[in-house]
Amino acid sequence: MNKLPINFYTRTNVLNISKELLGKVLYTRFNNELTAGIIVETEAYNGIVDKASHAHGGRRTKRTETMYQQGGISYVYLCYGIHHLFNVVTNMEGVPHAVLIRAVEPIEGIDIMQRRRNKTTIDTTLTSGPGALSQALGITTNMDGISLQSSKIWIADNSITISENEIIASPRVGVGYAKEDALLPYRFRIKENKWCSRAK
DNA sequence: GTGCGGATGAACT
DNA sequence: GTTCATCCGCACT
Repeated sequence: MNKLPINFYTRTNVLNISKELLGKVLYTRFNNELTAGIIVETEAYNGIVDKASHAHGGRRTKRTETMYQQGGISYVYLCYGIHHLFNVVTNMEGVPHAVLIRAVEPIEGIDIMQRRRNKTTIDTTLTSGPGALSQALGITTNMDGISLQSSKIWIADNSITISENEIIASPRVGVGYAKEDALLPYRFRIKENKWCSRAK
């Protein structure tokens, strides 16, 4: 299953990595339960110059410390006290870049996702939205900082290619506090994919 | 110790 | 389209 190598993540352009993650497959395996989904929506967080990033201005706290590590690990944090948001850390150690995974299309272990989400039907609310997909894949803050080369959580290239003209770039969601940086087109999604979270 | 605000989702109408 | 639950992390005292 072609795990993406560490040097996919340690590159310096977080926007390129965000776009290339579209069409890749995010796997988790906890308690021997395998779940997976095709990544259909991402957002880039461009380090210390990005007002929307937790690491803006080089801020280091216990929470953001994960983002300063070398690329290729997960950064999971709690939002609104309820939602676990899953990010991929990129770039070299000391540069706090990250890609937020906002939505996936379920392909493996759908019954497990339904159980975790308490849903009896299969619809786009199963995994569309960063909080929802984390719950469906069983990701919590316990997984913060673990390697994407591990056997718990990883991203694979299943030879799904998304061409440049199938990618829509738009402003990020829920970052109005970031002033002018809120308008940056750092959100990427696959055109006409129903599993993307809704635009606001 | 305390107060405030948030990279949201779901249940409404 | 609109409202609202919900609680941790950060900044400051």
